[in-house]
Amino acid sequence: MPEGHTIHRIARQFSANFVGRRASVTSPQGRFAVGAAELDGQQMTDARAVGKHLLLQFGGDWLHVHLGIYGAWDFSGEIRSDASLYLVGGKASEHTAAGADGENEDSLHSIGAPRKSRVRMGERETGAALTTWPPEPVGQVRARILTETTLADLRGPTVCEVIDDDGVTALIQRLGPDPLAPFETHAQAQRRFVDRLRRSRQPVGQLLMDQSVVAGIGNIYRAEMLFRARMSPHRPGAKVTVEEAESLWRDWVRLLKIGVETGLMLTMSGLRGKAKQDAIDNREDRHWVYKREGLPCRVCGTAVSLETMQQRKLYWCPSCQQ
DNA sequence: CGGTCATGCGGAG
DNA sequence: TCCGCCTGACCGG
Repeated sequence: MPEGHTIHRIARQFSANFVGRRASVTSPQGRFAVGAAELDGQQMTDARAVGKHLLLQFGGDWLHVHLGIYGAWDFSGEIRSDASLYLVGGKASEHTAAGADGENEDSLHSIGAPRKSRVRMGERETGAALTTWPPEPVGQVRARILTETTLADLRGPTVCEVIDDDGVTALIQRLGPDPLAPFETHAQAQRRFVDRLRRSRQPVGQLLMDQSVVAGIGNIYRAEMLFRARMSPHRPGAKVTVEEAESLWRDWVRLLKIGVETGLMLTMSGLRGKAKQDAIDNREDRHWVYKREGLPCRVCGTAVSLETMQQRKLYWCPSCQQ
């Protein structure tokens, strides 16, 4: 159940451990047998994330994967997965050191030499010692990508298909800006988001979840961003000022960066000491409003509201967010 | 151990 | 507007 930060982490895993290598591609489960055969034996030439979409290039073919609500990748073998892999920009944010061992606690702390390891990404990242190589598929493995030393198993995706360059172009075209996708300048991306948001009369809570407005935000980041902005999810996009919209964009850039670097959706930045550690250790201490319905708002004490918007749960503080 | 629910989408109708 | 996906965390008995 990943939001955009997870897909960027997965893309970085592929970049570090699969790109430039010839791969065997199969579908142990069988449902992707035809597509797998098209890719089998080719070299992986690129790996990138756009919003919640993963794109793995094999020459002129692209493997397009969307994890949906419970898809996940299992990585195993000689996987390099140290914190530096996830640095956005070159300089670690203040959150990296403290948060880097959150969900991927047993995955490889081997900063330096690669070692046998197993990393789960998507739901969470865990590790376990390997005994045989390659390991038997566990459960329904839709796609298996195997190099001489590394393995990635895909399970439960919503989308797993082979597309061509035109398909990639079409996909990118229907998606809103992603701060970490290099298809436009930062200024262009921000302008695209601001214009699209303010041109709509739909509620901003709905617009932030709309992947054609901004790619990568999901239900948790949506709720948390609106609280951080003290903005009601029901405010029409057209009633959001330019300054407010730009501020929302900048906040998303910041949260996404923290998410990629730490693997955690740390939305209460600025915490120190015990509160900060609690946010890293326990999900229930991690958010302002998400999954806190009925509990007192951390700022004003008003009970956090829960309602349904577009079939998704929306959490917000009716007092703080206007 | 069974039931519920979830960080989400595509497609049927 | 609802269903499928068919995993895995969590919770109550």
